Amino acid sequence: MSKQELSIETVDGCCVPIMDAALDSTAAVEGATVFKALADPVRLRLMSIIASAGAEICVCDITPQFDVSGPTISHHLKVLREAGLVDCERRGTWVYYWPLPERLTWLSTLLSVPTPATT
Amino acid sequence: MSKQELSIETVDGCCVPIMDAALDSTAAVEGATVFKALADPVRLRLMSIIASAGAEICVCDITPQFDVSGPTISHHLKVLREAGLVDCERRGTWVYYWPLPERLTWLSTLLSVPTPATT
DNA sequence: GCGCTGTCTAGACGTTCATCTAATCAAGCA
DNA sequence: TGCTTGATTAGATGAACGTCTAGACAGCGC
Repeated sequence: MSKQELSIETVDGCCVPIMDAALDSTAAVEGATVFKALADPVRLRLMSIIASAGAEICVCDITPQFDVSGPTISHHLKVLREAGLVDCERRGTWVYYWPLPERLTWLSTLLSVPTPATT
Repeated sequence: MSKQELSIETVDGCCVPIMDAALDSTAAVEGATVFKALADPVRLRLMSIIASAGAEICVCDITPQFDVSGPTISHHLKVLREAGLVDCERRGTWVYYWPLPERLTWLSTLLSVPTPATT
C-alpha cells in the first residue's frame, strides 16, 4: 500500500523557493500536481486531520467528520496518497493513515519567502 | 486594480500549521481556494516568474515564455490576482505585476512541519 | 482623428473533476 | 460456510476548468 506516484526525488530540482528562481516547465507540472491534491476543501481538511492526529488515524474515525459518502472520502484519500502526502496500511478490519511530512516540508520550502527585505 | 477577493484577514484563523491543529470547514474552503490558484502548471510557473523577478514585471515579458495564447495568460493572472497572490498596475501601455509575499508566507506557515522529531 | 500595439473580456468547446450508487474485496466471528 | 462490517473500485453524471477565437478597451505616436 505504499504506491507513491510522485517521489520527492523526482522533484528535488524545484526545492528552491519560487522567490529565488523561476521553475522550469517540468518542475511546474510536478509541483502543480501536489498543489492540486490540496486544492479541494475536503482533501485539505483530510490532510489537516491526518497531519494533526499526532499518530496514524483510522479511516473509520475520519469519515464521520465529513458530509460526503465513504467512497468519496476513499477517493480523496487516494489522491492524497498518489501525491505522496500520506500513506496507509490495512491492519485487520481497519485501514490506518499517517502523514508524510517530507512532502509538506518540500511545499513549505517552495513557498517560503527567504528574505522579507521590503525593498 | 487591487481587487483581492480573499484577504489574509479572513483566513487568519487557519494560520496554524495543519500538523498542529485540524482546519475547520470554513478555513478549508478558503485555503483550498489559494491552493487551487497554484494547482495549474501555467499558474505555478507564472507565480514563480513573478515572485523571482525581484521587482515588478511586465506582462509583455511574461507571455513569450509560455506556449499558450495571451488571453489564456491574462485569465491565469486574474486567478492569481483573485487569490491574493499577486497584484498589478497599468502604467501607460503596459501592465506590471508583482508578488504579494504575505500570501506565500501564510501558505508556507500552514504547511510547515513544526517539530521534525521523527518519533 | 486614425492606426498600431498591448492587454483584457466574452463566449464557446472539449476535458477534467467531485460526487453519487452499486458492486467488489478483505477480515472477523458464529 | 455464511453473515456482518469496513473500505475500495467501477461506472455514470453534472459542474468546474483550461484553452481558444473574436471583439473591446487603453494608451501612444503620426
